[in-house]
Amino acid sequence: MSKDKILIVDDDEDIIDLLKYNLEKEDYEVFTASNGADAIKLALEHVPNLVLLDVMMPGMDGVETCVELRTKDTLSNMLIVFLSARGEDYSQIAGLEAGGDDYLTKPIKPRLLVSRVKALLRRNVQSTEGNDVIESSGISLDREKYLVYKDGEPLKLPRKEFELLSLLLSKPGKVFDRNEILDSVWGSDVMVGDRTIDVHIRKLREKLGSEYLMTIKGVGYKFEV
Amino acid sequence: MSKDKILIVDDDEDIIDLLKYNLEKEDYEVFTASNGADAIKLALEHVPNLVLLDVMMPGMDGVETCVELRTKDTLSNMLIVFLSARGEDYSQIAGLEAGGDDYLTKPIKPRLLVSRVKALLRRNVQSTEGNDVIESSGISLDREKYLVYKDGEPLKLPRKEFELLSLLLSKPGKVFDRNEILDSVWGSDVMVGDRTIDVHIRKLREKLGSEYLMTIKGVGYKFEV
DNA sequence: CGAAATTGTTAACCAATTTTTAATATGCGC
DNA sequence: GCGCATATTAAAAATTGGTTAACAATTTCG
Repeated sequence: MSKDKILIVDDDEDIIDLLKYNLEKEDYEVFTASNGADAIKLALEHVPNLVLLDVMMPGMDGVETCVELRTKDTLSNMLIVFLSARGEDYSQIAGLEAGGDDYLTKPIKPRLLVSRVKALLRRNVQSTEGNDVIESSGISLDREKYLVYKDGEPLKLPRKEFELLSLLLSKPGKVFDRNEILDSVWGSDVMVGDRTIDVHIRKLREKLGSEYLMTIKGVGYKFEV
Repeated sequence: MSKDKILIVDDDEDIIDLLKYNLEKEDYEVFTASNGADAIKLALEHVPNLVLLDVMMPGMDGVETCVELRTKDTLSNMLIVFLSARGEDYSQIAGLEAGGDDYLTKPIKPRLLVSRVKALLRRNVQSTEGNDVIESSGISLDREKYLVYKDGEPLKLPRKEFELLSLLLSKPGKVFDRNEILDSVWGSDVMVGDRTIDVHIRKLREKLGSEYLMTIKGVGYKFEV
């Protein structure tokens, strides 16, 4: 799965910087706009998964922008979170009525922000993709419990192995090339050697048996259906 | 709401089987014991909603067992139903005095049994509703009384330890990552070091035993089911 | 109010596990 | 058989959590 994209819309440069810093630290891809019109342009261009939208802005305000965004078909499952100064309680109602999914008050508390964003995106993934356990060919994987089951027997896997299997299992049969794997499991900025992937694959084969993970020479790996 | 739990206590294997069969068919979770001592152990471990208790048993009889069960704090709103052979009428009086909630005579008529059990549990819903105690694997936690019970023994935990255990126990088996834990136990604005969590986990393990709280390296902690 | 006890946090060090590397071997397609 | 990509190892490196003790903060109680 690639990075989730987040669009920040606020007329205050400092707020943008604060939000951007904290979200990028969590490995989100961040776009920013300082007014509603730009926000809509950017949203249509990049189709973010979530928009942080300041209620109070000069020109088109947050609520108007939200209404406008909600009319766009391509953006139908984009989440919108309103930001407002504490005390503007009318905003909450207006915002949620206009199609907002959540609501945060300033001053922004970074950790709260991040956990809310994560929770929303997680929930959204679930609602679009079903639930949290994937199964194929007798192997099932439960992200919540962080457990893999082989024929019902639970197996504990270290993090990288778990993430790698999780990726391959997310689309059984699909070949993931080495770049996709690196991006998804290691992140696009981390540089690790190519052999690292092989070693992890080997460990997974050791634990699951050799019949599940297939090598496609010169391309990548796949989970055999 | 999860299944109601029922504990059957009888020294006659056949009776146990009959009761178990009929109650499981009605989708209750059934535990069984063949003597009073085991019954008490199991009751403390699983906190059943209702106990079917044979009056006549070798060793500790039903009345004694009932009296004993009634001394346990965690079991305060557990229902106790006595079973006895017809004709032992003195049992009825003794049983109800000892704290029984109802009375059934053998031979057991399955249909009657089930309807009485249902009626009792339905009536009891009100009393269990407002009372939030969570239970898993022999550990139960009462938010109202701010007490944790291990095999029925009450344990007083300091606030942070209590909150932490409460979180993990709120979804047994689920892995909570360090951010989730910080957000929930410490609040999103408080900044505390990472080792703080470990230390609290350690203290909990000291008090509960090491088999309950599992570390998922690089991810977080979970309450082992 | 102030002393004592309890609870919470930090920091330093240690132990265990996980992750990565690097060197070498193997096997496949040509 | 050659060249290339992957497999296999073992061992080094990095990360992560465990442990402990000291200290800070808070609560309790005289």
